[in-house]
Amino acid sequence: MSRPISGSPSGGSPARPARQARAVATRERILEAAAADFAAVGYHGSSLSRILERDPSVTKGALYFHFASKEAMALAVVEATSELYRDVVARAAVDDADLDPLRRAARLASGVQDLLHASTVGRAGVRLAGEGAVGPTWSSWPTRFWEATFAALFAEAHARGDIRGEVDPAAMGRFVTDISHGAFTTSMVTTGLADLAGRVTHNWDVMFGFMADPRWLAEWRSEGGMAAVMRRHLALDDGGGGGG
Amino acid sequence: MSRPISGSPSGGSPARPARQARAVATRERILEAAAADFAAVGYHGSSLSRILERDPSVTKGALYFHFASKEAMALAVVEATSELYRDVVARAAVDDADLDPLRRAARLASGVQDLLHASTVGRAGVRLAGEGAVGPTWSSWPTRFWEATFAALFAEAHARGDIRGEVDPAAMGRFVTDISHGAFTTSMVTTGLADLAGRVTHNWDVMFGFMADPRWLAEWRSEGGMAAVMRRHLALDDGGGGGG
Amino acid sequence: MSRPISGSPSGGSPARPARQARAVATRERILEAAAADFAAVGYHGSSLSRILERDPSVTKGALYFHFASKEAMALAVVEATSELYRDVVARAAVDDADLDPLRRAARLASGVQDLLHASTVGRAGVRLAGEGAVGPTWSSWPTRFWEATFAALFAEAHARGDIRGEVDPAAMGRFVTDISHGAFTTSMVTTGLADLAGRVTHNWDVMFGFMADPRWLAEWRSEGGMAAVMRRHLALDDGGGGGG
Amino acid sequence: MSRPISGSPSGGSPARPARQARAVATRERILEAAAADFAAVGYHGSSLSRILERDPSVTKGALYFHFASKEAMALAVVEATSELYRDVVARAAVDDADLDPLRRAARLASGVQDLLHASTVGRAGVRLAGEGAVGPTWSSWPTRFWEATFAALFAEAHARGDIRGEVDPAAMGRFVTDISHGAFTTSMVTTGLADLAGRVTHNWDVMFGFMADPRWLAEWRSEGGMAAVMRRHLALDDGGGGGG
DNA sequence: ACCTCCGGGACGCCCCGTTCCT
DNA sequence: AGGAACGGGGCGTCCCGGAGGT
Repeated sequence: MSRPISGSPSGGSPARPARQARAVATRERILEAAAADFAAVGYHGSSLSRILERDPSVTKGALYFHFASKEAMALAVVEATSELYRDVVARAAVDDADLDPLRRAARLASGVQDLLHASTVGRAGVRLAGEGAVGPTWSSWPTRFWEATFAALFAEAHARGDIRGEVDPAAMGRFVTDISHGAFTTSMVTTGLADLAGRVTHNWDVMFGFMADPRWLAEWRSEGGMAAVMRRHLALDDGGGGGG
Repeated sequence: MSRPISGSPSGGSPARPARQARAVATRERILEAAAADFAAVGYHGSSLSRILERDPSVTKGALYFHFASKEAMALAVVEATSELYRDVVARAAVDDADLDPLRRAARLASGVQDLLHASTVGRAGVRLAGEGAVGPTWSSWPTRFWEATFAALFAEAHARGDIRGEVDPAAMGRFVTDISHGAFTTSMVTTGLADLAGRVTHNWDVMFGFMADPRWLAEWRSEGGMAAVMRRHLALDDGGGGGG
Repeated sequence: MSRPISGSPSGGSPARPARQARAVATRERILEAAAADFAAVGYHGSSLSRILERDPSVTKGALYFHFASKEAMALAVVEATSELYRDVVARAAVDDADLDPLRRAARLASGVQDLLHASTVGRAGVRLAGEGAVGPTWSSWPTRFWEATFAALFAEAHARGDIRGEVDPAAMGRFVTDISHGAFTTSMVTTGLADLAGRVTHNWDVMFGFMADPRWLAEWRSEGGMAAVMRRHLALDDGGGGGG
Repeated sequence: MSRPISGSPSGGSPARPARQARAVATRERILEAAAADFAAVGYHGSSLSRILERDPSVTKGALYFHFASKEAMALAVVEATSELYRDVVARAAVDDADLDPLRRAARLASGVQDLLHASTVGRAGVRLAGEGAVGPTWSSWPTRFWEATFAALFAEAHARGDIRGEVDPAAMGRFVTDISHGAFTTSMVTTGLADLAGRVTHNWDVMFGFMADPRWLAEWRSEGGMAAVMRRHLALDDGGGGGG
């Protein structure tokens, strides 16, 4: 969303770098159609022919021009997703600059969930990585992302006294990683991601209920807790365990 | 569209019930070979030919005598896994009858991890369910298993006062489900399940650290915590992350 | 012709050795259809789909069962051709045992031409080898065949005095190789092999005219020369500069 | 080399007649790259993309500006080759004007072999014609070239008494055609054309040894025979050739 | 009943030769 | 002339039935 994905020169999935405006748009459409299939049935379950059927304006020739192979497409999807994550972090750094670290963590989690809700590419990227379909390095980036990002935030919060003294911030980074992966998997299998927002809300409320300093927690709960943070998106979800 | 498998009402995967001893063994070997492939590359990533290559004593004809289709094989793997889970629960009911519910929960989690470590079919079943490859009902059985089993245990513990008063046992059932799924996914993608035991140990230590009553917790920690419960398997795992 | 090809265990083109009678026949039909395409347009010019169209009773499944790949099919064709050549030699060893070596050479050349005329597989095998489409070893077998076989015959003739003293038998082996390859290529390109028999007849008449001892030559010519040797097939050929 | 090819209006390979100097150079580079691929793997074995990879300065747009299709390129290569042959003949008419016809024939054969050694286009043209890849007319030009050119030379030599009386010059024209084609095919398949010069030398020595008048032959041999004629190139032919 | 050999097509991904905007 | 896009096969492989044997 927002920013076009702009094939990163490093990952090098495109057979050639995209130059013309039309080409960029085409590439985007291909990626979108591919992501839809990857998100629905995973890497091995998808097929080029079904991807092409999803968007009749895309042809096999265009696909082959922009991507060297199916695997390159999957890689591009994952790379684009990691780019989207980076964007969420970057935007949060601006928007939430004046918030305390625990609130920033909550809003970041909310932002990522928002992204997954809004972006087919994002959902596909997470699924592909979870399947180990794009090589060890890229398959583990969500893990690295969550662990590093949230461990840093928790460390900051710990230093401020917003987290109980006995809690190890690094350990919580790993913990939050597993929770987030788990919520995605569980939600995908049981409700097709419809209750993802609900699960995320629930999980963070539980986690904060345990780890946060009582004073911080009281304030946070008076503001509405995680549900308030995710409120803007929750409306969009029909299924799910709501309320929390 | 790769439509999911509509579970046959009987649940029976074999075209016919196995009668002769040799036939049973053959069926078992086929299931084992199939599970190995499913565990390694998932349902769509696997192929009958590769499965047959894994065990040269199995031929395509034998496979199709015992299983109506590839889907039926996957279903059989998941069913077998759920059967294995049920066995773990049944065995725990006997072995751990005199333990308090929280300790029983810990030992159950350890037993399941043990099963995943030892059984190819178990790993394959969990992966297949996590892919949604066997229809909604069977794909969600791990979720149902974790939520129901552990919520019941937590409720019991709550009633005894082993869990802090403000904790909702049912909510924790859902929480533990997400954690467990997440640990599996994370571990599979990053280390090929090598550090699964470590992650599980770590997660339960953290969870109990938060939710358990302080008195119970002190005792539990003096006994060695989750690591002690899983000790027998931990030796086999190298990558483990959970120091504490 | 006549004898079925009996996949040589060494070349190993079939995915599995043929067992049942029906399978042998199928394999033969595939090979025949493939040979027809190879002979017509060469290895790279041919296509599996066109091969399958040539014989509607053959399907891709059958093809894939008998041959691991297109290349394996080409190899099998070449191997079968070399087998056919060997048969010609073997049959000649019996039929022409009482002839002098030069006459045996002539009849051998005639027999090979006959084979090419009668056998699609033979024509395909020679063309494939001439394209270098089956790896260096098999591509050079016609060369090795002609050089070795005829050099030996010429050496024998030389020892008997049927060949002029100044002629080097080994050199003539190489010479006859080039002539034979050349006649095939020229004839294929200009007349689709229709005048092959004529060219072969002509070339051998010229060669014998030069290299043979005058006394032997006179006798040979009185018998009708090369045309008499090839007479049975010549009727089928339109072009050709045959002397008589 | 030498003269640019100047598309004959009849053959009609260029989409437009080449006008500008740069355009001519581009066309030449394309032809060279195409010839390299044709020579290495034949018409059907080659591919436009590989051709473009051979010379990165050439783009698909340029290729299709100069040639209407792949087939047109092949045709242009064969036409250029025939042009090169014509040049060899024309140059020989000047350089060898004072030689007797048999020596002119030998030098012509040597010149053609030289051309094949030096020119990728030449090798490609002969291979393409030998595959029958450019239509019956152009595919048979090498045959027509050899038969007509050398039959004329031999007739002249026969009239002068340089060839034995009983030899039919027209027949020898056909004979030399087959030999030359055969040497090319044999050499290409067995050594990637590395031993072509050697085979040609050998064949002509044998042929002259048979057909030439003894007196002429003695003189010729005292001059060094065919080897002397080809001496300048033979040195180059040890490892050379370099198929692909 | 249990299992093997053989065969059947549909479809997988890739890449090919070409043409259409710039 | 160059970058982009177009579809039609290319070969290989998939999942699966029938024919047949033990």
